[in-house]
Amino acid sequence: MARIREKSEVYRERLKSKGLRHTQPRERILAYLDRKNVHPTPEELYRGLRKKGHDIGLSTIYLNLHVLRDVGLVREFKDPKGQTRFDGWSKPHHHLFCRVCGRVEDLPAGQAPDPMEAREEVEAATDWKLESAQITYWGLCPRCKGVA
Amino acid sequence: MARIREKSEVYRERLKSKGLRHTQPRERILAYLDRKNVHPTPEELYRGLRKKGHDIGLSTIYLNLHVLRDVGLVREFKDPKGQTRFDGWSKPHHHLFCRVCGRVEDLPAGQAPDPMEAREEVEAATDWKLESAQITYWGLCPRCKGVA
DNA sequence: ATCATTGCAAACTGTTTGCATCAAG
DNA sequence: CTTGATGCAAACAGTTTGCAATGAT
Repeated sequence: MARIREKSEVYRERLKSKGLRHTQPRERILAYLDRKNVHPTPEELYRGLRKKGHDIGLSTIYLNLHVLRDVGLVREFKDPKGQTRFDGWSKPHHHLFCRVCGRVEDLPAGQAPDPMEAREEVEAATDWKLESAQITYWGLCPRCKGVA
Repeated sequence: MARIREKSEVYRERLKSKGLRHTQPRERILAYLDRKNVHPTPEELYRGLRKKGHDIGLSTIYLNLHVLRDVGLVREFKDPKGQTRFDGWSKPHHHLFCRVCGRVEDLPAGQAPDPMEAREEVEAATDWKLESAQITYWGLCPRCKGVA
């Protein structure tokens, strides 16, 4: 009981910190995305939540993915096959893209150079203010590597 | 004359190396994208080429952007506003995304840590074969930085 | 009580496809 | 010559919007 209550509180806080209300759809979207190697298309997210018995509308999914993207709680990207996908894993991480099968995999940030190390130099060179960074690696996944 | 001839040859080679025919639309798309800080949506690319007097169809643009993406000559991504954009700058570079106005800017690869430095470690840890990498920085562009 | 959010269905826009024509090798 | 590429128009799919009902503070 307490655990469930706490979990809701985590999402309530994340949302409040961005000036957003805590609602069931938002919590469920965040909870769904808040795992490693989960990068659904809006449709997949819709079906995934429905399968769990959550009665949520597809337009609500779209609407909230965009709201959450705009405040930086989730990230939108195109996979190697051109599909729109969303990523909400809250730990800093990078992406591996398989150019053959289109698979997307997460890589914990600790296992690659930190692009923010160069923050000051880049800021000086570009006159931007940098807030975060992510690496995209392209290559072959374990399966496609063997076939090719 | 010679210069124009040579330029065509460059694109012919790039295309041939991927097993693709050299055609006018493909050369024009590559030439258009082959500059720094150019990341058009398909529609922008269409209007840009038309403005130059090139009589190219929108469906040809879409078709070839995907063909070129599949062989790795151009890259597709979602900008911070959710628009699909293409990038064909042939020199290795990274991206700066302004989370306020959505601007996208290129950063030459030399000005940031090289993610491929960790290639062997990442390959060992993940069992992938890595071919290339790119950093995405999020932050505020010079203009939006001042306003906020 | 107030105002943001939801969810359906309808509308829309960007993208894809079929097919006859055309161009590259 | 042979085969793949182009470009129009029509079809499609993913995404967005209007609006009445609902739920959060």
